[in-house]
Amino acid sequence: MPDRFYLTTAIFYPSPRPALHSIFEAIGADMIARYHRLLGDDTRFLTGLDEHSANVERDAREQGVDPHTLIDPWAETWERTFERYLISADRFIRTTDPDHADAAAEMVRRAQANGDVYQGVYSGWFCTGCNEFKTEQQLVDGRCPEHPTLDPQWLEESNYFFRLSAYQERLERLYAENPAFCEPEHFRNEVLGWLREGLRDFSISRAGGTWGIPFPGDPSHRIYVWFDALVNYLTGAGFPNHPDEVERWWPADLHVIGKNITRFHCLYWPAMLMSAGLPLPKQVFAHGFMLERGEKMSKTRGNVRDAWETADTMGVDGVRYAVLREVPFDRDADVTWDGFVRRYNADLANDLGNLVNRTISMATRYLGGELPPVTDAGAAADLELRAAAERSVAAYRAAMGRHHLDEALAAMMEVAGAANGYAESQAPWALNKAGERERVGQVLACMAEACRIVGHLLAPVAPVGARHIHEQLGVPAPYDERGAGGPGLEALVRWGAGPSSWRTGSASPIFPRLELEATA
RNA sequence: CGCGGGGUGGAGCAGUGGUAGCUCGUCGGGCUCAUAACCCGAAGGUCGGCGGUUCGAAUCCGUCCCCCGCAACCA
Repeated sequence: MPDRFYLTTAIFYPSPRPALHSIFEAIGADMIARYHRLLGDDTRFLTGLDEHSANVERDAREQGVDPHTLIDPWAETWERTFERYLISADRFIRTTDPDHADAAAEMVRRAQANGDVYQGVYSGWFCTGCNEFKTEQQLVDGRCPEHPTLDPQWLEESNYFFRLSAYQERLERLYAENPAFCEPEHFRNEVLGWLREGLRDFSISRAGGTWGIPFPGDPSHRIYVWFDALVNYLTGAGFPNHPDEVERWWPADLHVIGKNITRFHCLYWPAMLMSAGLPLPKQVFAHGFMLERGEKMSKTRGNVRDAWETADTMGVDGVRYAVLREVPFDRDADVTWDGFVRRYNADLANDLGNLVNRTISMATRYLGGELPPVTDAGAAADLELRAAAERSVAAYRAAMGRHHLDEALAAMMEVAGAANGYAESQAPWALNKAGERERVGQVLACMAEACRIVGHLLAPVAPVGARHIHEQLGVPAPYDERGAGGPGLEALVRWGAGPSSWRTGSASPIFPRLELEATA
């Protein structure tokens, strides 16, 4: 009975065209999803869009169109972008999907039934230009930055609140008993700080408007977008209309989110679930952001990188690898295009790609592509290579267990490094010249075996390149394009788990070296 | 104000008491199977400032400076 693993990304705020930093989270989550399929877990992966933002309603009104006319093409572009980036989601959810309205409404009803919803007054500065409330922080000199000629109005609006304060003790207990609910620790500390400051009830409805899910029991209100958005994780598990699916998939094993929304996922969300009488997800993992020269990437700063153009130059595998290797998944990192190119060339083209290429070239040239089985009776160097591979696999698995994707990839590259060193010390080209055919076979078999193992470790991050490695080695991987259906990682990466004899294909560069000018 | 994170060779990071390490980049050498790649070696840091504890501190304590983030658009 395989383990079940349900993971999600946060849902993304739609825009006409996704930037690279916007899909970073989806790439990371996809590596985790593919890793779990590789482990043999019965895996479900959910991602999608958060569409009920007030901005969507406002922009649509300004353009004189229906909100759907505005965002449907955006959603289409996002979904196609995710496909191009090989995001292997089982469902691309949109909060405008009909079944999601059922789920969100049901969650409100459950909170109401539990006595956690009351009518209160929400007050704040309201910009009549934007037609929305602004926080103190958003205002510049007390005025809306986008409408500096208008005086914001102090408005009070009656709406419904969720009694978050009632969950203070239960949330404290949650973190006392299960600190790993929110990882990594430095973001958990922030959450614990908010908890110490005391929880305030939060508004879960908005009056007026037609965009959003109708509030149960009061059709003049819509469910507030955050309450709506969080529920998508349940919708994706079949809640509330498919109890059998909920039984199978809920609670989620992992929510991958950005560090900016820990408050909602680590405090509001568990309280909402407690109120509804539903089990809590196993873990929320907050990742850091890609920074450009220490600054957040954003459209207003103009330092964003288009996801499609980036893939055009580096290839999808290359981009996926570069961002996940360059950014420690648990914290922020400065990234540059130069850094991505350097990383791609150094790791994928030079160390790993070239290793595969030289291995197969020699196998073809010296042995006609016929490799003998990997034996345990080899030289000490063979055993050392094997031990190095086993150490790396263990380090890779440990890092993946903590979602430290960058460390896992570093561990993977250790295998390639060890194999390159092995090639140097064993010098099969010299052995060949000396006519030691049998030893040439052993050495190349060991190198090919290292490549085969690296291919599996590479598969979650660079699935296409990994498949090419196995194809060229002549050992097609026993799982599908999404990484599912294999016998489990244990069996895949065991030294000597390859075929008893194999015939390599023809060598051609898998990750061609990039010869690029620094394009900013 | 407060809370959280961070300041280590050119760049990015590891390192929570005992001669400061890694990756990339740079320089020199080797090899020639390979995608001008791979392997080996070298240079390069008074670990943000100051004060303290200690036989000994990047690592503990105090203080100061700087950077980033922090609830109703924004990974």
